[in-house]
Amino acid sequence: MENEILESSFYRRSTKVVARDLLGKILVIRGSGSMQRLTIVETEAYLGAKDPACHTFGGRRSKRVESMYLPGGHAYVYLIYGMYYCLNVVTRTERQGEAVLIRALAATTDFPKNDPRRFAGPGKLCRELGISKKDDGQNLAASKRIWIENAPAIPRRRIRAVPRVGVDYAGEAAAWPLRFLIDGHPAISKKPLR
DNA sequence: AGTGAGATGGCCT
DNA sequence: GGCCATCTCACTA
Repeated sequence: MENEILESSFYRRSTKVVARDLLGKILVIRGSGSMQRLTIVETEAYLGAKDPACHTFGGRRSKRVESMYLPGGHAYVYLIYGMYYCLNVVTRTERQGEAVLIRALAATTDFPKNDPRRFAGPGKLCRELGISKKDDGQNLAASKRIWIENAPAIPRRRIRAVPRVGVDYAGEAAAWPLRFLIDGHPAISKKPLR
């Protein structure tokens, strides 16, 4: 249950379900002499070949997206805007090229001193945790540096599904409700409308 | 509170 | 050459 590392089978399910189920789970990352444990509070699903907002839309394959074609449970880390990294978790099988973007985290030890917005945003959280290209392609079910642990499921009524951020170029897919967040959580990256 | 621009570099066309 | 699954700071009001 608690402290149990999520295994590959968790990730090899429907991408939407994985994106929702990752809420409340614990991302663990080990640096040199330190270990951080953070609750996932916001995610986005990217649905592969049929999703115009996805890097693998239309079955595209390139050096950058190659790790999206690893089996579910691997990390996909890419550089955006020349200065930020984004962390994704690959889902389903090596055939689909689907993944879940980790958009926001919350420190588990919630000192009042801690800034709840420190990990609010996909680029920010990678910067704070030192996640970079070196983590691209890592197996989260086997890595000694980065993995995700189980935690009690967040009740459905506390979860909101809204359109994804920054994908206006994707036509009608820009409106698909594939961004999942714990409603009202202070660490959410940017307030959804309404 | 809300808007706009600049930073900065790998990668795709 | 131009585009980003972003963030921060400056500016308006």
